[in-house]
Formats: sequence, structure tokens, C-alpha cells
Amino acid sequence: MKVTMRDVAKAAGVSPASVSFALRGDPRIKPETAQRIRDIANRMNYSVNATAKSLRSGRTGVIEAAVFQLDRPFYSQLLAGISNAALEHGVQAVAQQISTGKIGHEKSILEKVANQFCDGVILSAGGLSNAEIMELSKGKPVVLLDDQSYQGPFDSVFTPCEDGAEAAVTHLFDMGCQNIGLVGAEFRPFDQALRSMRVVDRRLIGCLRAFERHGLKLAESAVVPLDDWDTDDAYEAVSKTISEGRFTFDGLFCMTDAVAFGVLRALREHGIRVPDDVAVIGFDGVHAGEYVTPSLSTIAVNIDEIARQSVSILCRRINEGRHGAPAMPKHVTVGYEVVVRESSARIS
Amino acid sequence: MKVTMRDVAKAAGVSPASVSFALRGDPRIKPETAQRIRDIANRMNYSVNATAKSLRSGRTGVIEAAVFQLDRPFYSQLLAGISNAALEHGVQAVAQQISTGKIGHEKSILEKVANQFCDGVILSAGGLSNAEIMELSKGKPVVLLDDQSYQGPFDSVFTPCEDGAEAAVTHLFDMGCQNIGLVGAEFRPFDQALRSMRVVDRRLIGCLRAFERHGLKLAESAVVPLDDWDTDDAYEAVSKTISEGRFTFDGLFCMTDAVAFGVLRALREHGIRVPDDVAVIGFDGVHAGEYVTPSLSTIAVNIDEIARQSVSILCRRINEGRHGAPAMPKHVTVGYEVVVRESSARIS
DNA sequence: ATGAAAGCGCTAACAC
DNA sequence: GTGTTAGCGCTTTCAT
Repeated sequence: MKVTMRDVAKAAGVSPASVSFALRGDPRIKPETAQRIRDIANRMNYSVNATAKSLRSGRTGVIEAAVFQLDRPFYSQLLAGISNAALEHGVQAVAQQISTGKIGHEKSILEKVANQFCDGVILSAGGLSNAEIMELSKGKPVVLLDDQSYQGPFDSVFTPCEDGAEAAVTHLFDMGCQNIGLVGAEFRPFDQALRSMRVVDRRLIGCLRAFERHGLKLAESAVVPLDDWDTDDAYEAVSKTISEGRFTFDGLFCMTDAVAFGVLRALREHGIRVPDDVAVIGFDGVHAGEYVTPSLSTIAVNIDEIARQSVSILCRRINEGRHGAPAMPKHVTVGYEVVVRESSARIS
Repeated sequence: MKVTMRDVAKAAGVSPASVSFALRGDPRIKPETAQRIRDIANRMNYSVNATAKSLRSGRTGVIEAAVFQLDRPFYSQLLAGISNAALEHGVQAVAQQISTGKIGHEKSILEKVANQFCDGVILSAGGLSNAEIMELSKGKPVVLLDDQSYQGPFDSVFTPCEDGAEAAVTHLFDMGCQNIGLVGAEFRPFDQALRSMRVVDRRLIGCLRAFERHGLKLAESAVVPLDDWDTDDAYEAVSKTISEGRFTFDGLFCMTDAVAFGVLRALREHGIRVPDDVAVIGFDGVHAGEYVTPSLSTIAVNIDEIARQSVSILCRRINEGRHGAPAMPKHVTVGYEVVVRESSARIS
């Protein structure tokens, strides 16, 4: 932070340019000179000023992953994956929390997102319109996670909401459930849900498909809505449903594992046995699912694949030469696996 | 990323300097002119180039929090807290993962830490020497989390390892446990532990104190060591202890909640009842502890206080004028609370 | 094989 | 009140 390239150059009796070349191993500097320069730089404890470097080169070498909550297991696992994937691409990843808890702050923080010291951003920002993102990204490449627009202008990576949800509900049917409830869903007609790309609607679509294939219709009373896919909220909501005598389910699909954790606890506190009285399955496949009691069946989405895909798509876009038109936006959906654990393993 | 201050200046028929002042609300620009400039800048979708700004001003307005694992609940809660606290100080926080999983990479990544686009860093880097950190920080302010040196040269924030661990073991004694085990500790003599500031040793010290106060000595067989405070590792280790017939405990203090989650599962799979057969208490107070079954008793450290303290100490240090000598390094220890839940709530 | 010099986009004295 | 100007530390042609 103190010693500059100039200082090193002076000490080595060469020009700043030579130092720059030597330090980056440019072949045009004679190997021995280069080595000498490097030694001196080391001895002086020199390190390049990233800010200056990136002002000049137009590159920072960092990508940013912006999510609403740093402390949700799904996101933290994703962020860890993104960090690792970034390393393999020779860039550095930093994570940023978008939400402050206080509603309304999102946008002001978002404004800083693409403004910042990065070459591109991976954004999980359900709720923002393309126009907003476009404006905020300031021309920097953006990869969207669960983009809410149909084949929008941005590269995007999707979780397998529809298929995963369908598999979850199908699994409950397979386990013999007759009365399946959906925790964290929003009740709406099929055709209306089909017109939306919101994650909550896409998961609902999958559920509706499964119901339909079993010749059943989803009753409004079968969904336990939630403001937020939050463990505490889910616990409260299900507890309330039970105490008000509206709990008639023998199978429960929770829209996320975090929701399921709250649900499991609510059930247990009310003496409802899992899986004997009610089978429970979640969605996400976070690590903690293996450790709760009963262990949680889930739709384990390939979180690592989300990480790898989004990083590699973003890096490709960043490196996309100015030459020629930019590549078409890429939209990929990652895989999932139905993981059956204790919470839905009926011996029937 | 395209339109510069120059462009705005040209469009507004003023100088770049005026744009700069106007945009930052410097009083020396006439209000109406300033407003006009702002309008034009907006219309042109201008936004300042953070890199250039910070090269010039020597400030980035971002602080960085570097931890080994992004996907450990304790760290993610801490990072979320740091993000919020940073916002209140008018700076932006970004999180960075130091570890790649592959051992040996730590240092190379660390080299980038302080190099990067930030004004200071909050570092949780057990294992690095002061000299290394000093070198890597390149003169940027650093706040250490659980610094391993005695009253070292850096500002630091400590978790209440000794007192917390003592409280945990004392709680187990209070619950009537006669045979207390320590999962994730390292067995070593009191005086040797006392000479270390490693987190694992500090927690051991607390345990030893509690044992001593009960006139007991810690047997080597009472510790179940772990390579890493990891849920999977803990599960394996305890499972092994049980199957090998070496499990004789009626009380278990797990060095972290994450460890406890693995322990609870291992116990359950072997039919050992909690808390009836063995009482279990963890350390950290992560959110998930409320939701596992049985819910986890724990030493809940005030994670938010760690966040707030480290951010505020760091910001003060960043803003410390050049005038006069720098303030003495600050060392603070945050509070904790013994939270008794089902896993240790014996009805005795 | 190396050096000189021109900026990258912005800020902050200092002029006017 | 507003414009001029001189860099921040680095990269990168273009000379030599």
C-alpha cells in the first residue's frame, strides 16, 4: 500500500515498464533481469495496487455473487460452490448480501452491486424486472439465478422447480399419501401459474401436474402459505394450522428445506409423528437435512452445478471479445435427485 | 461502464470538475446548476467508475470479511451480521472464502485478501502468525477474529471461549452428569493449554476449570478429538467411539453446534437417548440449534455483537487520521448466554 | 531488450 | 461559482 512500481524501478535501476513486464512474466524481459527485478520487488515487499491496475486494464479479476441472505443454508452452500468454481477459472469471487432485512433497501444496495469492483455479477434477485437489472448492471455481464422472465436477455441458470416439485409430490403419492399439503406455496389456478416465472409459481406448477396425473385437484385448503421461506415462519404457520384444527394432511411438500425444518418441529411439538402420521419432503438438498430428526427427504438440486454453470457462463461472457455480436443469452436448468430419507420413508 | 464524467460535462456544458462536485453535493456548485447536472447524468445513465474514484481518493468504501468457510452456519450468521453492521457505518461489506478445501491454498488466496478492493479486512484466520498477517495486510487495517496471539498488534474480537466452555461443562455437572466427554477438543495438560491462544485450547481451558472446581481431573479418554469441527467428522468419530465400546458418557460438550448436530445423529442411530442417557450441549448458538431434534442446548455467543464490534473497530481504524500516533490495538471479548433446550434438559 | 510517454476516469488544489 | 490542471499507480504501444 506504500511502495509503488516506481520505487521498485528506481531501486532496480530500470523503468517502471520493465518492472511491470518482469512481474507479469512477459517474455520480452531477459530472464535474469526479470528475476533480479522480482527479487527486489519481494525484498521491498511490493505488491501491485489492484485499483490502479484495474483502472488501466479494465479488469478486476473478481466476480461478485449477490444474494438476499447470506445466512440461508441454500445460499451459503451456493456461495461456497461459486467461490471454488471461480478459483478454477482464475478469478476471485466475493459474496454480497443484498437484503438488509428492512424492506425497500434492496434497490439502493443493488445500485452498488454492478457499480463495484467486479467484472460481472451472479445475481439472485427475484423480484427485479429486466429493465431494472439492465439499468443496474451498467453494461456489466450478469448471470441471473432463477430469472423471472421468459427467455430474457440475460444469461440465466435455473433450479429445476417444476420437475423437482412434481417429483416431490409424486413421491408422496407413491408413499400412499391421500391428502397432500403444500407448505410455502401460493394457491392459484394452473393457467395463471403457468404465465408466471416466479419460483413459487414454478414449484406450484410441478405440484399441479402431479395432482393432475393422479386425477386430483389441489384444494385451496391444501396450501399453507408463507410470507417468506423461512424456518421460523413455517414453524408458526404450521403450528397455527394444527391448533386451529385445520391440519388434515398425511403428506407435506415443503417448498424449501428451511421451511421443512420449521415444519418438522411444529409437527413434533404437536405429537404428530413423521413419517408415520405424515410424510414430509423438502426442496433444495441442503446439508442440514441429513442431520435433523427425522432426517429430511428432499429434492436435492445440484447446487454445485448451479455454481459451476453460473461461474463458467459469466466468465465466458466477460471474456467475450468485442469482435462480433455477443453470443445469444444462455438458459440452463440444473439437475436434481429425489433423496428419500426418514421423513418420508413409510414402511407401507 | 461506458459514459464517463467527461461525457456528462460535455453534455452539460461544464467542466468535469463541476460534475464531480455536483454529483457529490459539494456546496460550491450553485444548487440549480448542480440539479441540472444531476439530471443530465441521470438521463445519460451515468455512474461513477468506482475503480477510478478509489484510485484517486485512496478509498473504496468497502470492507471485506474473510472466513475459511462460507457454508458453516456460524460464519454465515456472522457474515450476515457484518453486512448489516457495515451498512450502518455507510460502507459495503463483501465476504470472501479463504479456504478452497484443498489444503495449502490458504496462503495464496490470503495474498489476495488485503490486496483487493477494500479499505480493510475482518479476518478469521486461525493458524496464521502475526508476521504473516502483517505482511499480507499490506498496511491495511485488519481486525482479527479470535486472534491467536497474546495482546497482539492487531485489533481483535474474541469469542468467549474460556468462560463459555466453563459454563457449558458446569451446566452438565449441574444436570447431574458424572462422566462428561468433550467432542472436538484436544487433550493436553492445563499449563500447556494456558500457553496457547488457539480457540481449541481456550475452550479446553474453560473445561478444565470446570472440572477442577468439581475436584475432578479430565481423563484423556474423555475427549473425542476431531480433525475439523465438522458435522460429518463428528458423526463418524462418535459413531466409531460407540461401536468400539468406548462410549461411557452421560454428558457431552461439543466444541461447536455443528459438531453437536453430527453427535446427536450418531447417538440416535445407536439408540442412545438424549437427554435421558446423555445430556448434550454445543457452542455457538446458531439458528439451526432450535430446530434439530432434540433441540440443542448451547453456549449462544452474541454473534451480532462480534459483527458490530469488528465492523466498528475496523471503521474507526480506517478513519483514523494520519495525525498523531495510531490508537492502541483494541481487544474485546463478546458476551454469551447459556441456552438450555431439550438436549440437556434432564428432569432430575 | 528496455525506456519514454500517454492515458484509464476521477478528485482536489488552485486559478479565474 | 466554475474551470484548469496535475496527478493517483499502473499498462501498453511505440521508439530506441
